[in-house]
Amino acid sequence: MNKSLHLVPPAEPGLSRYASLAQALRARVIAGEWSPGSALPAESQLATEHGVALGTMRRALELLAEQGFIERIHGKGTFVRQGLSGATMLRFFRFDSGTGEVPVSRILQRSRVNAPAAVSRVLGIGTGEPVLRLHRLRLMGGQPRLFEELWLPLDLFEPLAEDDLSAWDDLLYPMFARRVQVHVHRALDDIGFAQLSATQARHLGLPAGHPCAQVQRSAYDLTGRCVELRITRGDAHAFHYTVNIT
Amino acid sequence: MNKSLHLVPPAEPGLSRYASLAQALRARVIAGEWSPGSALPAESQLATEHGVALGTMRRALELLAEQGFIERIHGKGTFVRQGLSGATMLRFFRFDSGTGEVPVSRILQRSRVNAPAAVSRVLGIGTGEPVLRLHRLRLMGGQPRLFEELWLPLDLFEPLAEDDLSAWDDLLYPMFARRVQVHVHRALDDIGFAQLSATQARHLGLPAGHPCAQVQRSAYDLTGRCVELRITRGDAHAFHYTVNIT
DNA sequence: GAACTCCAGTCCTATAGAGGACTAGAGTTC
DNA sequence: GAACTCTAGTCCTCTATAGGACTGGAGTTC
Repeated sequence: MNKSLHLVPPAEPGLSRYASLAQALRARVIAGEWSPGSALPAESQLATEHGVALGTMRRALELLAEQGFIERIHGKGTFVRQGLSGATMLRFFRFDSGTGEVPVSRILQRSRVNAPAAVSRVLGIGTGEPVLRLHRLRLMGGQPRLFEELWLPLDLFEPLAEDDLSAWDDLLYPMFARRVQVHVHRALDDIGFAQLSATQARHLGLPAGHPCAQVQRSAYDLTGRCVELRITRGDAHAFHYTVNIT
Repeated sequence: MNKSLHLVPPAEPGLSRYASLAQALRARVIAGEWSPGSALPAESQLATEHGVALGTMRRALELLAEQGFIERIHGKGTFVRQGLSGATMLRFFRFDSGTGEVPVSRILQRSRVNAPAAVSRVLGIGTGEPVLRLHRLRLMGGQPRLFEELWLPLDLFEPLAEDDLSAWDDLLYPMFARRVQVHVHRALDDIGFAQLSATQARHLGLPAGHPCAQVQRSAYDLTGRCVELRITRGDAHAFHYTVNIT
């Protein structure tokens, strides 16, 4: 790519130079110029490349780091952030046996279906578009603890629709990155309260109608596209979360 | 106070100059040199006062702003942050009638008691120390929605132990600041699910044993002292919260 | 081979200075 | 009196430069 393309900050109206610089860099990251986990050029080089002072470039990079796009490591370099690890659901639950270990996963069901209206709305695809639907059980200390329902847009996840299920990992996000190059960059978790249906209850070894905490997650990639809808349910009594108010 | 006291940054071992500057300023804020809501001296003055370059002082102030100690307003000045507003409990509940308005409060009970062990542990006082205990109902659109149990250390809240209850505001934190100079600076909310006791249920117009969301809040002032323990309960079906994962 | 030293590359800290942007109040004009 | 202009005070942006701190690998020593 021609370096002169980046030379002059656009000087957007009402936008400071470092802010538009950050926008430009974000665009280069999203365009895939540097892949997740790899290093950006050195600050000083980026600065001359874009024709600004070092301090201004540092300010722009600071902004991107705050927003979670990049990660800066003293002495090593600046890196495009890797996706989420996937072990993030446990923050909401505490089980007796749960001493920090990653839960074992068991896929109960996998099928191609046409997205119901509610699902397609969240995923940002047309109603009836094909999606991959999964039912998944997560066990800790041998006990079934969480019941999950996943919806994945098929255009991204096609290779995972027919493969050998025993090859699937316990953590999905690293596997998504490896197998279909989908990097989950951020997620929104909607917490609510509900009661277990008969089937859900059976899988969790609880009575039907038992109170459950319900986490509806929508996960997004770097470009802002929603790449996963997941509904997780677990015993309400095991739910626990701490919020810091400032 | 003698300005020369602030002249040289201590150059703590393994601490950058702006970081120890921030510590020094934090100490001055906590010591009450500038009261909540009032303005600090100008950046440039603070810089010369502490004998550092303007940029370094700005970096230190940035740090304090991130931590929520101060607030900077372009063109106006730098201010010691006011306490929390107190309307923070609604973030966890959505009621049909709840269109953003502040809930009306009704104090059901007020008494001086000796702190039970669990309470004194959270408040950081000796077991059996006197505390003020309140039961409080919060109503929206005329309907009782939340039942609250508050524990306040009596040494700070003595003036509120005997006054006219009808003079109490719907929002407590601004009243605490005005009446007893207690500024709630941050809080930790612990969320869980439980079931309503008979009395709680009666006040909320729900059947005993009804599932409820339970928020245990510990609130802290600028110095880090815990100044309030509050347990709020409301219908679990009205509970709702969104977490941003990054 | 293990430990040490050195070194190039990276991000981080600190300084100094000039000008811009925003706020609020005082003064002026009509 | 309402609208406008001016001005002092504040925080914010951008530049330029020098040196420090940290990482990781190459070379050296024993």
